[in-house]
Amino acid sequence: MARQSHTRDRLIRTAGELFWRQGYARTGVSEIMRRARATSGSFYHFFPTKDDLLLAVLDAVEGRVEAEVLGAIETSCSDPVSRVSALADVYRAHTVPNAVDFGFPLGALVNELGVEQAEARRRVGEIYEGVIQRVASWFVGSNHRVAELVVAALEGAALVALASQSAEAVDTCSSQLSAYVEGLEQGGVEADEMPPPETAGREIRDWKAW
Amino acid sequence: MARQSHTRDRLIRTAGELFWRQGYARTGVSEIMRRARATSGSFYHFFPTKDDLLLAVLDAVEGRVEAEVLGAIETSCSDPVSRVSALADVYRAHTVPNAVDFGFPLGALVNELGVEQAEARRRVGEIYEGVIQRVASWFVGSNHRVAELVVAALEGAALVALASQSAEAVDTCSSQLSAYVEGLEQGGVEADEMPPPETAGREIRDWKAW
DNA sequence: CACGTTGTAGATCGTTTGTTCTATTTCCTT
DNA sequence: AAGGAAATAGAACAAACGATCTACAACGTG
Repeated sequence: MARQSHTRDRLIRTAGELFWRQGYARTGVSEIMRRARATSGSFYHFFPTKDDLLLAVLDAVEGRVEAEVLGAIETSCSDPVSRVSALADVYRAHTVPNAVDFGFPLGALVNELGVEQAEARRRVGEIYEGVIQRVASWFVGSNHRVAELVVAALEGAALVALASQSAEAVDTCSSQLSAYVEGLEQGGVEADEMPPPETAGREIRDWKAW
Repeated sequence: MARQSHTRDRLIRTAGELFWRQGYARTGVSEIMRRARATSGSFYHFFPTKDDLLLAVLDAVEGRVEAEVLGAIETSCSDPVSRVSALADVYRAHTVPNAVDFGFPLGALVNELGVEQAEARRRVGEIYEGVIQRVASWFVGSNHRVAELVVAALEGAALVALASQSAEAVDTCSSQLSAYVEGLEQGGVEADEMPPPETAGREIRDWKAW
């Protein structure tokens, strides 16, 4: 039986919080070690590189989001409208001071990852897809497209809120998304399955690679 | 009369592209100088620090977005629905390979800025507000709240698209936002001015500062 | 108790970072 | 043509970066 310590978990938790607060690149390994009260010996015993720690963090985030966030919403609310509202509350909670937990928004992390961290970017995409699928299951017919709008709007609203130093954008999107969902649930007409323009659906490759 | 060179503009343009492609932190000053064919002597002649270059980039972005993006949309389209669709096309254009221009999305840049770059974050907030105001002017009654939803959804969709390596999220949001706007323009009911929960409107301070 | 695995400590490494410095060139003004 | 400010070149810097290394402590198992 392998001996186990809490250091690995501490490193993941600490790194996650720091990555979410100040980004991946600007979070140094030394800062992670100092805050987690670990030394480089421990760090590189558990994680070959900093990138591998990021992958471990994303794994933890996926489980946390699925279980603690979405699961909690589904048990406390039953109708789609209030669930969307509750999801928005989670995003808002991450725009107020001293929000220590991490998990949302995910998108902010994606943009600073380069081609070397393609694996991490792919993992974030998987988490996104899982969240969207789960949100879609709240709606009639498991409407995937509406779920995409909800998640995208909240992710974007969180960024706007961060930039403008006010949670107003999250609130605005929350109420409008709720209204939109309510309309659809009551048999409203949804947007046509519009055939998107020429570039749509094309694979994005060599992005950020010169 | 001051002597003028193109180096400063080259540095701003090059830095902007790199910041948008790979983020602020992971873009080194040396890379900017090399790509812009400038030396550190020129660089620090024009910009005291890297952060000052970022501010200059944001100024350029603001002008570019206002004039070349929003202006072009307004001259080529007249009705709100197709303008929203055109704005979505701009976002999609930034999710396909070899997108050399910069300007959108803005939000990705915000998250990796720390307390030291509070000025830059504030500038991004101003740009956001300008864009939202401009988009709002497309709608009946200059509906600011709908504009916030549109911009937030597209910003978020761009991030989802980047993570999932597919522009599908942008397309989905584009069609649904168009439908939403169309419904409102034709006298549809909008979401109530919902009084947001306890945390709403609170100032976000000391964000990311321990 | 002794062995072997697992985890921890901390000095150290080579790069890269953003920045500074001095010297030199370029170009406008007088 | 002379003077002077503006711009450029490039070596050099301290600090921080991610990562490596050796030594040692802690534990489960025989």
